[in-house]
Amino acid sequence: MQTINHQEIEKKWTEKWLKSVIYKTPENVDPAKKQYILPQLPYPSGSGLHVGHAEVYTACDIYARYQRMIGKQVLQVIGWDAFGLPAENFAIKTNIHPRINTDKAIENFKAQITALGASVDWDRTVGSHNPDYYKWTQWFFLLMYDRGLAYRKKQAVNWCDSCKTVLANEQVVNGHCERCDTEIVQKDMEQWFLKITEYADRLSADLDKIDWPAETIKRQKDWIGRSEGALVKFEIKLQESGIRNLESDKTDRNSNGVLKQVQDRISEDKTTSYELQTTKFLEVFTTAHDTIFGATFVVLAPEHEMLQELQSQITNWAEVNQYIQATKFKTELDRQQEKVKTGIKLDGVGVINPMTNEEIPIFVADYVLGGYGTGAIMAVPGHDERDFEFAEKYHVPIKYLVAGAENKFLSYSGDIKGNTDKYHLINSGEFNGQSFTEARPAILKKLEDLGVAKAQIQFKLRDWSVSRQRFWGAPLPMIKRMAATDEEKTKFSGNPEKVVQLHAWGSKKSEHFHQWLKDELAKLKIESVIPDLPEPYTPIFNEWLKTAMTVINQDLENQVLIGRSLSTWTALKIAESVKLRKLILLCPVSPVDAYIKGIKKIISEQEVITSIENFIYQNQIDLKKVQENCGEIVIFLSTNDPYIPFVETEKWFRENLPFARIFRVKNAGHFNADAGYSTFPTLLKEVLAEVRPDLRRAKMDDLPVILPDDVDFKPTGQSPLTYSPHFQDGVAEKYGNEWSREVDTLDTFMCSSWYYFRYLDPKNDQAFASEKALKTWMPVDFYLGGPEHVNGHLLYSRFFTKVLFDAGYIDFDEPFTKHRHQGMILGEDHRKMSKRWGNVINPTDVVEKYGADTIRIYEMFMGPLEQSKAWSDAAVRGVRRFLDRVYTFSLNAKFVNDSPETEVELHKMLAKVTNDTAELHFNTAVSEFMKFLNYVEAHNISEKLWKIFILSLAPYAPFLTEEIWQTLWFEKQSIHLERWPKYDESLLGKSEIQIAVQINGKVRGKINISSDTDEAIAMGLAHQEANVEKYLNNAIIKKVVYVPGKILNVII
RNA sequence: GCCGAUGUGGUGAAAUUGGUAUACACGUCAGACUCAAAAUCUGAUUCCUUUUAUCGGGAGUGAGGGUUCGAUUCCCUCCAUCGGCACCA
Repeated sequence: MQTINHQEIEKKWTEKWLKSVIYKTPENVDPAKKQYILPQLPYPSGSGLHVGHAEVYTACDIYARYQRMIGKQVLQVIGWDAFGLPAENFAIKTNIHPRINTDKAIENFKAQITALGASVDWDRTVGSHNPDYYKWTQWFFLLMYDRGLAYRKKQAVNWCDSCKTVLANEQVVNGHCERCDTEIVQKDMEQWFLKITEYADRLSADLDKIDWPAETIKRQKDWIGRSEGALVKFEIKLQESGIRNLESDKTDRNSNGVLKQVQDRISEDKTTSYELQTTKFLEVFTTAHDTIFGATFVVLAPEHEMLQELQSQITNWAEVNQYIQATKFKTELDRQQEKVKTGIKLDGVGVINPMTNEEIPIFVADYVLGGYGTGAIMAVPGHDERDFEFAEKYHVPIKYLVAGAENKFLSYSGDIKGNTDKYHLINSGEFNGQSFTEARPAILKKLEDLGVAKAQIQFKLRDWSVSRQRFWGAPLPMIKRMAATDEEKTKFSGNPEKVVQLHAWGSKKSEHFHQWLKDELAKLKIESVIPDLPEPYTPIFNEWLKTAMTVINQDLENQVLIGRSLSTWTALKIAESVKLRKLILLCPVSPVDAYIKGIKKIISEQEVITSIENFIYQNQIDLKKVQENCGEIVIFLSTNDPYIPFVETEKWFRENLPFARIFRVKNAGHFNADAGYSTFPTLLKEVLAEVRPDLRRAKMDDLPVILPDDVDFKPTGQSPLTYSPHFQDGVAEKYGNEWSREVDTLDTFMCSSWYYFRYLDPKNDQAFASEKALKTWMPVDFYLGGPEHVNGHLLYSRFFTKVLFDAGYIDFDEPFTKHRHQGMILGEDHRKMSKRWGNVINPTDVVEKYGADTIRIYEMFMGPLEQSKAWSDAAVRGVRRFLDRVYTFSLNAKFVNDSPETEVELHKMLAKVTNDTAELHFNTAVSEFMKFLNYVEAHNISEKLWKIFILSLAPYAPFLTEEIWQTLWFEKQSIHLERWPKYDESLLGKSEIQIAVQINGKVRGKINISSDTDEAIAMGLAHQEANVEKYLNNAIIKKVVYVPGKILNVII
């Protein structure tokens, strides 16, 4: 047998392929033919490529090569997730800049991947640590910020004391740091968060429309944790006389660990308390509101702010406070691991169960989590195991509500499988005797009618903390006022006191969102005015201004001013002289002639800019002053506004009001009712949102904010950028003396959340990717990556994509149409590969010893792509033997003429390989190649058919097949530019097949038959089989089951 | 604890909608070649059983049960392994 000189041919062909650029991404792509194949972005670790990487790149590469051969236009790129803690920690240890080792590791990875024969377009590679990449990571952060999705808040966060940084929930594994295994502690710190929770519903629901592994979809759904239930208010009963001073309620918005949405809700409640003067409510979230008759106590999380509010009423405060303080010192892990529930009853206070009207006690206990729901529960010990355990320990009465049930813990909301109507309610007042299906909606309705409940959907998902106190990441592109006091930071944390809305040209104050918004604000007891601007069809700027000024309260800073369309300019002029909490400009139409002649549909871009500038000049509006006066400026633009050339307008505002948040809304027209009401709630949210006057976005032309090199990156708990001597250079000139750059860096997951967009257009310095490139290539057709990223990277990428969709940049809202995970490759000892076990296989060693084709085919042959499987060196040699036999046969073959049988065999093989490759069943495709070679060695073959075999092997063994193709057979063009051979369907059924003859279901013989033979002939053949006849002889045939081409079963 | 996935030879594994269980490969054994070994080639290889050898017979896809002419595949109960979540009300 001839042995392949793999080292020689691999070197030769790698160079030739590179020179002839055969793997370059095609230009002029037909959308119907595009195929975007994406291997997961690797972290370029110093220890080099792992066999698991090799599996991913090989699988993607075989698939990509196959797609090219069937005529698809393929995009396949590999880039580098280069920022991150391991590189930084290594840098700290060695005192070498992380860039040096990272770039070295990247070179190494690239060489190793190239050696595997991966047909990657390296011209498009990206590294997330390069400024031309992280410029756009920063841009994405600002996109989030512009849309109100990035916020800074003091919260209890996960702190790793060894890495000296904050971690996302996804990076905490069993209470330990994912990277260094240090136990995580909770620490109150001000951090940047992204509001991924705002997308929780869509992130959960849209999982149903993508082709992902079922268990992955399930895991992501569980992580998002959607549950349907109700918010129920319990009236608080104070036993001491006299009501507390409610003024103290105002300072509650920054309390620890309680979600913003909860706080919003509680502040709603406050309005109720103001109104009734004597009533306070405790709100709980429950999914089993129908068990409320059994609620015999309520429980607050130790973080719950109501505890502080009730302090003066709680007669055993000292004891309660001690408990609260004690839980503060417990780690999340301690709290999880404690199996025995603890808690304290609050003396002196209680709540009223709204259904039974009985007074029930309040407890504080750490089995209730501050971060979920409202941080408070109604406890139903009869139907909840946790509540039961607690009630037994603290001797609270237990009430059962279900008759006929064996399991006392069932809640009749959802736990009962099958026929729920065999149980009925007891102890449930007017609902006694009802079935669960009847009672659940009826009880909710009753509670709603009483005004104490509303249906509510809750999520487990928390907002994503993205700031890191580390060096090796993209700087966070924000600036902050250095001397900001707590007072400045929090002065706009509550609701605004007044909202002024200015209507548009030719419109009335009752139109569009104006009245709706006013009604919504009234519910929150926020004053809102909409002045009638004079002569709306022939407006005069100064007249509008004069009228508007009459409703502005110039002494009230906590005020929101909204200018819509033409009144944008009125609002701007007002903001020049009046201090405002927030200025909102909705669809700012150009002021060209409009104050007299009315608004035209889109005018030329030049006209717009000229008209705006003339207007600003004529009316002497000082935009700098406007920025200084406003806590925040938000400009809403719609991507299809008929009156506004949206791109130019956006650009002008970016330049002239650089601190403004520009909020792009997809297809909202001119923000009128015609375009749908979907923007109305967004506007309301924006009116109510907290404003941080001490924080501003970086200007666009300041991007990228360069990560400085002059930094001592040793961890101190302070962000290392604090100590850079030059990081703040030029900031005063750009932003003013009192401002400085944010010194935190961004979580590396932000870098990897959008890289697949950058591959499309990696050198674009005007956008993260051009519209054309996005339209051509996205979404990703096939994404292969590890299952460890399900609740991190994969969730974040979907989030980013949905935000881009909402902002009108793209017209799809799921990035990865088809996604699969590769299984883990274990060592020969069936253990996870690890230095500790000494069972690590280095793919490059295998390439050197046996060749790239061998490791490619071996890793595919090991088993199904998604399964974990153990390495076997002996089996690697088996694959190598197969390739040597292919080579030897090609070299020495004395080909014969075509024979029909061989042709049938070939097409059977080709059909199987074609389908298996398309379906990613690479392991069975390889076994089909081997089977076919066995056949060929026994029967010989014609040259024509053998060529077809070699072609079909090309995606799997690119080097060997190229060598045979060009060197042995003198073909002029690379085999990798050839077309995939088509199998002939008509040949597949032609051959004679063997089917089993069964007697009473047991195989007694086999007959050769074609698939269209009828039953009588088949029976005749069966009788000729001696062993079959032995049974049929003298027997009475009761039944014959004959499935042509499959089986003949005779029942006697 | 809850949820999910997976259990097939000595090993990795295969088996379209239920239709010859163990393809393909590794390993092992025997033989060929060789002074010898490696490499290579040929053959055997689920277990039990019958037989001088065939031809046969029985059991068999984690265990037990069910549906069916027929079950690795569908249903029920249980066990084991792996993975995820972990007081989410």
